[in-house]
Amino acid sequence: MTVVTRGVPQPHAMDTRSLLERIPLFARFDDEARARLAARCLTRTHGAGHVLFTTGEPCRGLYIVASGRVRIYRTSPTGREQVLHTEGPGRPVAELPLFDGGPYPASAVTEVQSRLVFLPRADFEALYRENPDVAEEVIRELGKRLRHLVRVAETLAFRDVAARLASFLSEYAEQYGTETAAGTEIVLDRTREELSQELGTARESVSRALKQLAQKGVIRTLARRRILIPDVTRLRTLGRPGERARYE
Amino acid sequence: MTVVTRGVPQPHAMDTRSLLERIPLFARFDDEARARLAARCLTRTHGAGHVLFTTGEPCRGLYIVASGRVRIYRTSPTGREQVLHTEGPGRPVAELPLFDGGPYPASAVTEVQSRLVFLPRADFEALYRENPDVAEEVIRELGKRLRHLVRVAETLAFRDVAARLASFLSEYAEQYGTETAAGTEIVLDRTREELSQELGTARESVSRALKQLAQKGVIRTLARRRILIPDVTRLRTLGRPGERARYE
DNA sequence: CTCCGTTCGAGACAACCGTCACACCGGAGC
DNA sequence: GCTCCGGTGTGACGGTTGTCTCGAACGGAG
Repeated sequence: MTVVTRGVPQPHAMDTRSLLERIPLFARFDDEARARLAARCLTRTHGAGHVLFTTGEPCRGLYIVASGRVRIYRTSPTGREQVLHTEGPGRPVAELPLFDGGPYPASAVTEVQSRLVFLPRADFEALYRENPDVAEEVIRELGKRLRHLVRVAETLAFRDVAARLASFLSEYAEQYGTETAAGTEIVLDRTREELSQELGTARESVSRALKQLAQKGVIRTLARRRILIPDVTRLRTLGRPGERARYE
Repeated sequence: MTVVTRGVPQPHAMDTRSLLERIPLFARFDDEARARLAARCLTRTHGAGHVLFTTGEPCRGLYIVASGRVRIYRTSPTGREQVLHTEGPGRPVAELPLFDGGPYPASAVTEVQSRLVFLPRADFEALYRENPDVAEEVIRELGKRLRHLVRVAETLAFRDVAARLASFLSEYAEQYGTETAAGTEIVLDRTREELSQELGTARESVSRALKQLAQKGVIRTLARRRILIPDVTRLRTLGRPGERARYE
């Protein structure tokens, strides 16, 4: 989790413009508006582990993930992390504090080498005032976040580690899995440590939970990070709220 | 938690109008707009324990708490509840699903006898389209929710019950406490059961945590629901993220 | 005042999980 | 081949907490 590459400005504004087209937040704009917007943006590439901002900092502006992945999380003084959500290409990060003027409610870090479009706060405010449609898009984004966080809270409150893992894996399989004759196969691009932060638990507990799911036959580890899920529906059932996946 | 009074329509539209004035969501409207709005609203009074909506239901409209208190929560199949937030007079409930068209992400119930203003979905949409200021106010509300939920998630992930309780009590004391010579005194209007749902734990654990805080001397129970906090700052410290309030 | 449902405290128990410690594996680099 | 070293599995241990059970205390209704 160390900084591999320092952020360096990139001159290619053209890329930014075509990128903005594919972002829901700015999809309704015409070409001219997007061109003006693109001129305001700064594109930077950061290596894995670059901290964009931390909890409590005043908000500097809006980030949009062009490529790579950004993890938004909270840290406890003892060093444990709880991942709130991760955002991939085309997704905005930290749009909330832009509106209410408050500090960042969480921290953000690049999980892999990532290209990020940065829009300074002042420019975003101007954009937002002269273009009311943005508001609706922002509400939609905030809504998604809210729904997601409701589920995170419920997960932490009700479900044991195995159930959380089952839930995570089944969602992952539905989104990124590839169908084979024997079932759905997924390639986990996370270490146990990263998984544990996402699930709000410890590294070792993830190992144990994986083992238990394997003993039950709902998953099978093919290689170091390749997992076969014979029946995704069955796995999803184990992850249902309130279910205890362990010990039958 | 049983229904005491069925909801009955109330004819007094005058009340509604003056109520709307004090709601941030509609504060920017002029009197005429508010009058039109008030005409669309339905005011109902429900007894304690009346379920307004449950998780997954399609959204019917916006609720605003006129008096009383509404609890928003998720339920596990085993019957446990996790309170996400509670809303009092002047606060809107369930504005989120109005925008993205999705179902209610949680359930809501009146904690005490409450008067609720209900604005049907179609009317709210019309209002929202012709009045962009509403959007900004909604974003502000969603922002508050989001920040709150981030803290709920962190709390559940990192802190033990005693720390969560300490955090809750110190916040409660700062908001509703009355200063005395011996410290801050609070009157808890919740049962242990309700507290446990708010803190994401069991009734018995709340009792244990209260006892431990009392043994440490940071709180002192005066009567059934009256608690004296000699030093609120010290209590707050115990509730800080990552702190383990138990066993020093 | 008595009755009775609600609320509360307390003890016992097992499950779950975080932590520590240690061994192992596999790839990168020499 | 070799050594590192990050990632991983496993066992042990203790603390926290959910659950069960019981009895006591409270408070409103009659």
